[in-house]
Amino acid sequence: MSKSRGLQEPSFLILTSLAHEPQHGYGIITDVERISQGEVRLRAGTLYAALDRLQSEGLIAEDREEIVDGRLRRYYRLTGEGGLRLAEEAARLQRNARTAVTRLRTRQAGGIA
Amino acid sequence: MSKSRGLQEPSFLILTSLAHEPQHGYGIITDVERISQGEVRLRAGTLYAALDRLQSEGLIAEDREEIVDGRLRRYYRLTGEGGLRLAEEAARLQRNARTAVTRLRTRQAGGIA
DNA sequence: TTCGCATATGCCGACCATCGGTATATAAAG
DNA sequence: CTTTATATACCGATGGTCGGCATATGCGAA
Repeated sequence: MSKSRGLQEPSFLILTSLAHEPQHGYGIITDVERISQGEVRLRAGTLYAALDRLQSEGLIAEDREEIVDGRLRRYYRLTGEGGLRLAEEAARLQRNARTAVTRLRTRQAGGIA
Repeated sequence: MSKSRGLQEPSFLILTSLAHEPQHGYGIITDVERISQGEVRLRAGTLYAALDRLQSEGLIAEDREEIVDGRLRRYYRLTGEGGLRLAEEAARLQRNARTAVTRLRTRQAGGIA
């Protein structure tokens, strides 16, 4: 287990991608690009390093392996701990976003606006 | 000007802290701790480095300086560009959080959690 | 038939924001 | 007299991400 500090956006989106159902590495890359509306394109280096790290932290686990067209597909799934963690992080993001929006609305001019 | 990559949580909260009205460095530290409900304690190194960076990116600007009890207070304010950027980031966080929550709700068992 | 693209996993060096500690200084509290 | 709070600032270490590369298969285009 680990000490759980804040998740970066790529890691958050990887967990999100696994929240509905298990996926394999390359599937996560395309899924993350889709759910972020093309804004986040995971690099292979980022993905597989993150997968190893998240697994060693107990947030995800290997689900199964398949071979399709001679290519290996290694599926990962969210663990119970990973689900809790993702829910916590989502709540944090929502709170941060809400605070920012509220403060932007009640803005007071500083010096020169 | 800048290249606008994703903002980390500390930087996001610094901008949020300045969104309502100008603040000085130490005030930002206490404010961020408050709005994050004690979860994020900015280190001095993080804060002043971030302040320099955000200023060089045009997201914040020096507002004024005051001397209180023989101690300097340097106030910063959010620029117009900084406000736009913060609003964009807040929208992204909200979207990411919503996606995660939705997926967690429609969860399909992978193997054993 | 060879080139490029999509699929698929994985390694490795570089970058840089954050972390953690330290330095400096004043004033109030213990 | 030392700790805590206020206040700014530098610096080395950490670590997640970036960007590129390697490897391999199958498919469609030039």
